[in-house]
Formats: sequence, structure tokens, C-alpha cells
Amino acid sequence: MHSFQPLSEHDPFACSAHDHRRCQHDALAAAEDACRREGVRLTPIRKRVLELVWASHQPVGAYALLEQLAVDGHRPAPPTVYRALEFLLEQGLVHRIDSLNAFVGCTHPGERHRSLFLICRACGRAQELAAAPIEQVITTEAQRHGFALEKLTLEAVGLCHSCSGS
Amino acid sequence: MHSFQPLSEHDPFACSAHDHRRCQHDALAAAEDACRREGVRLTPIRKRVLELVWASHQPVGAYALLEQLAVDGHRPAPPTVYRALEFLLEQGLVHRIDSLNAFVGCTHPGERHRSLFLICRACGRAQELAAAPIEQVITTEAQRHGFALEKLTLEAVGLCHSCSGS
DNA sequence: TTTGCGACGTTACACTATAACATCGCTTCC
DNA sequence: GGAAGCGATGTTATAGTGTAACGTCGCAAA
Ligand SMILES: [Zn+2]
Ligand SMILES: [Zn+2]
Ligand SMILES: [Zn+2]
Ligand SMILES: [Zn+2]
Repeated sequence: MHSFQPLSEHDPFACSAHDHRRCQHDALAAAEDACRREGVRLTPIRKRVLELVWASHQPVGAYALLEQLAVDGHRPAPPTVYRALEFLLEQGLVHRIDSLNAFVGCTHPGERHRSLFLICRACGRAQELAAAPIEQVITTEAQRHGFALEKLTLEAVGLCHSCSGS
Repeated sequence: MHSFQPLSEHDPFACSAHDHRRCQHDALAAAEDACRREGVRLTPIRKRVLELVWASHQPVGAYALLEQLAVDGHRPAPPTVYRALEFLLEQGLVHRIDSLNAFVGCTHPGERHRSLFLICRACGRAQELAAAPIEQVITTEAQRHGFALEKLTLEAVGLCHSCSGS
């Protein structure tokens, strides 16, 4: 077996039709593995932030995370949660959604990848898709202009199948 | 002849190799046309903000615009510049770069289009490319997941040909 | 003249993010 | 053991981005 638990593939927009506890649990297990493998520390705060990010498929803002942490009894200051998020970003365990100033759990931790996010403006949920085909087109286009691509932000906003009533 | 002055096509990364006064002038002329055509008012403030956005090919933040406006003698409050930007966005005269919280002049005003932005992390300049081919791929991919796409954020960060020293 | 309306002024505030420095616990090295 | 180093977190303050709410002003329609 390889070292990462593959997260179960499912449709995050299928609201009640999936066992999200399992999403959350698997994500935490995969994160433990990834950190052990990388020799970095998934400290209690970092783990708790990741758990909160995985509370749903809706990207969540840093200050919303702070409020959730406050429920635990602590009331940490902003740098605490931003440092945890920075760590999780570096380890590829969460993604930042630029168009929302929010963070969402990565569904493919441990794999080098770029992502396209489908973000429903009604329910707020986001789905992460592998951007490989699009990445190829964009890389080619960039090269045509002599541009060396490093980072890519691909975010689509619209209506998911649940919210468009189909 | 059609009603929009087509903006001159050139490479915004070719630093000193283009007459940027002309970029700026043409953009303002095209904006005048577009607003007259739409029956909306390009007021002095709106026009001045657009002119400032077009001061370079570098996306510029709202508060940087405020500082520039202050040089004119006025010192408007934030809502003034945000309202101008909102108008310019609605009219398709500027774009917002989500990954930078900044605004840049549209090089294809009056045409329905989606854009891919190439953003150089060294010189800060951005180039707007027509995203039509990529848009097609993404729309198809979204439809496969029952997702009705409405808005698209496509932003690539890297090094432009001038800054990569070639 | 009155009414309505769009644009702008003004004040205050909400939300997002980081700089700078202190503390604490652990490991390493002597 | 004690000193030094270092990563993680605590703490305080502040920077940067964006909006709500309400008032004013000028113009045009009725
Ligand atoms: Zn789930
Ligand atoms: Zn939805
Ligand atoms: Zn130019
Ligand atoms: Zn450059």
C-alpha cells in the first residue's frame, strides 16, 4: 500500500447524500500520514484548524476559524490561525480560494497537482477538480507569450446541480 | 466603422518598448464611446479613476488609487473610489485581479469576453488574454459535474519574458 | 415647484492579514 | 547539569481591504 490514504471521491454538492464525518476523518488521517512522511509536526492547533476547515465543503474564512477555536475555550489571536493555515498550505493540506478569501481542505493531499474549483454561489460549497488538462492549455498559451508559469488560480463560480434545482 | 476604438495590441511586458501614453489615451477614448453607447455617465471621478488605473499595466489597489486622487487636491474617502471601480467593472472597462486585490484596465472593452491574466511577480505587470479556448474546456468540465458556470477567475503568476532575462 | 433620482461626501465600521517581540518547551552540545 | 539554539505559540499592535448608512447636491421630469 502507498503512504497516503486516498480520500473518498464523492460529490460535495450532494448535500445530505454523503457521510461527511468520513470525509473529515479520512482527511485527518491522510494529514497525519503526510506529516509523518515529511517529518513535520501536525501540532494540536494545526490539527484542530484542519479539522475545522473540514467541518464542511464550504471554504471558510480565517476569522470564522478563530471563532470556532474560541468555542474550545481558548481565544487565540489572528496570528495563531494564520500560522496554522500557512503550515497547512505549505504541506498541501488546504487550499486558499482567492476569490473568497477563504480556505478549503485539499482532496488530493500528497499528490502534486493544480486544481480548478467549482464554487456554488447558493450553497457556498466548493468542489476541487484536477486541473491537468486546463493546465496544459494555459502553460502552452503562456509559453507562446514567453511567460514562465509558476502559480495558477482557477476558480469558477456558478450554481451546483443541487442548487439549480435539477 | 464600429463603435469601439480597438485598443492597440501589444506586449505589456515590453517595458520601454511601447508608447504607453497611447495605451492610456486609447483606453479613455474607448471608454467614452462605450459609455455614450450604453447611455451611462463617465463622470469626472470615474474617468480620473480609469485614467489612473491605466497609468501602467500593473494592477493597482483601491487605496493606491485613493492616494493618487489625493494628489489632485481632493482627498476622497474609500467609498468614492470603490463606487467608481464598481461602475467601471459593471461597464467592463476594468477587471479585478482576485489574487492581488487589485484592478487593471480591460484591453477589450465592449466585447463580451472572459480573460486569463498573466501576472509577472517581478515587475508586477499583467497581460490580459482571451480565455475562449480555456473557457470551453472548463465549461465542458463543469457541465460534466452538473455545474452551471457563471463567473471565472483565471490568473497565472510567474515571470514575464523581460524579467526572466531572456 | 415639487418630486425623484443618481452621484458624491462623510462617518463609522467590518473584515482580512501581518509585523514585531515575548514566552515556553524541547533538543543538542559542551 | 547548564548554555545555546530553535520551532511553535502567545500577545500586542497595526496595516490593508472593503462596505453600511445616511446626508447633500444638482439636475430633470412632472
Ligand atoms: Zn464530505
Ligand atoms: Zn449549491
Ligand atoms: Zn501600455
Ligand atoms: Zn516582469
